Amino acid sequence: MDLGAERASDTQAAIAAERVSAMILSGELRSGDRLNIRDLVKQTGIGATPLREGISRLIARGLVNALDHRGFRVTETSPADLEDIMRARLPLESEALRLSIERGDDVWEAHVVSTLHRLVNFMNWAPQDPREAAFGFDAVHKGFHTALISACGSQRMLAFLDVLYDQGFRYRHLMLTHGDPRRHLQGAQRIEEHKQLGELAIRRKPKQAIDALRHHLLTFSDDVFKDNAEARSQD
Amino acid sequence: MDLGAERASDTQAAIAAERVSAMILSGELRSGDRLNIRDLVKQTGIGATPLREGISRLIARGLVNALDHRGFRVTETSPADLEDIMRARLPLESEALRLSIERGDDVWEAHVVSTLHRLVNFMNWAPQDPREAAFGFDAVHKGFHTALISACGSQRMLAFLDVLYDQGFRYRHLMLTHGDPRRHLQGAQRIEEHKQLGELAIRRKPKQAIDALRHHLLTFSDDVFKDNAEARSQD
DNA sequence: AAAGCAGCTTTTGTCGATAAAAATTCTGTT
DNA sequence: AACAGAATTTTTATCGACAAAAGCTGCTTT
Repeated sequence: MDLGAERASDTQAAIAAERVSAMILSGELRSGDRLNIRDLVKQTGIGATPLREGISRLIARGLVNALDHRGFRVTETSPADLEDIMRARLPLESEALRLSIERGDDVWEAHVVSTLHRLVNFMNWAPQDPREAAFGFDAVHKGFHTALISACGSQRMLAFLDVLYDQGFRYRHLMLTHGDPRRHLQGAQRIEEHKQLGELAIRRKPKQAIDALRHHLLTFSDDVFKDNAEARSQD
Repeated sequence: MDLGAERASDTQAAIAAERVSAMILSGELRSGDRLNIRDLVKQTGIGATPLREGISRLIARGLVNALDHRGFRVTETSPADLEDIMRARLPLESEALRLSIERGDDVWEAHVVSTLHRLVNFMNWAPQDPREAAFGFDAVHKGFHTALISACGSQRMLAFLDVLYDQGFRYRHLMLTHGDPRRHLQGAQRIEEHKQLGELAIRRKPKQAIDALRHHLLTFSDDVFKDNAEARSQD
């Protein structure tokens, strides 16, 4: 989704889609909120027509719902929904990883190594500002997971996983803005998980890599909602 | 996607999305065609603003591309693309089927049986008019596959598979409008495949059912492009 | 006090006109 | 004849005004 990459050539509608998307992912617009067009026009300076068009593009990404004659609203989050994201990611990302391991060349390997390095670095040196931490982490974390599956050869799998990743970002952000972000990121086993995953991929151990991925995905939900009773109630 | 189900309460934009979607799926708008707004306004009687909004909603469904300042065009089809659809469907639909078999109750079983019955019936008694055959087949075929996975419990898997199914429909339609549709539908092994798939699901044989599904998905691409050199060139 | 209804306000959704960009045609030069 | 560049046409994208629907408010009735 390339957050914040607005070129001058982009149309207003495309800019609107990115802006509203960013507002939702970052939590500025909260779960269930109505998208008041007039307010958004004021806030963004974009006209109502391109705004509506941009928002319409987010519907199929699962960030927004449209109710006839009742406008748009931000798709609601819930623990069950987060589980659903991970359940859907699992078979898709497993297969993409398998294909990637099978087909990836040495350029792919180098890509995995370098993105893993950046991720580990970030987790060790994360900034204390939650907002900065969330967006920074998102960039390097998504970079690593995308690198892992980048050699799978299926445009659609990559596209779907991109959607699922962005949907998950709403929850990651929720987690990182509650309490000290470094507490979440520096949990030793979380860093270790990523290292293992990357190494198993490069050593072409598909089954073990997929197992590591499964564990990684299925424990994330706990991480978000575990000791965060507040987070749950603020949905 | 509920083709042709336009309620009076729907907004113009929603109607536009369905109309344009139907035009693409049916082949009325062909692969790579530009979507000329003015022409569409004339054809459909819908205003330009809601038309654009409706078309925007199809972007993430993979039916349409938007190029900045160069309008919309119909996503291109190709043999490689059809393979990609099936490759993405495979892991998702396999997992959904597995979950469904695990969790489905007797209502689910009855649903599978009844949709299978309708599908087999249709294949044996298919109309000779290609257009009628394509849309009719789509309805019962999608009904059966959706029934199979309906108990999986994951909204997202169902939504993604719905998208993939619709994307595939463009190719099924291509196939059925070349030559006698009944030739394609009455191939004995094609009917048998569906029967087996349904039966294995109901008898709760997840592994065998998934194998049958894999075979079903992977041979479809051949069916479309096999002896249809014309079809290929008309993309 | 609760329910129902009329009138008002707010908000959404749509239209027609216009600005902006791209595509096309035309023209003059080498 | 081929090409570059200007002028024209076409098409896309956007704005501002308006119609239509939904949501509110407060009054009346029981």
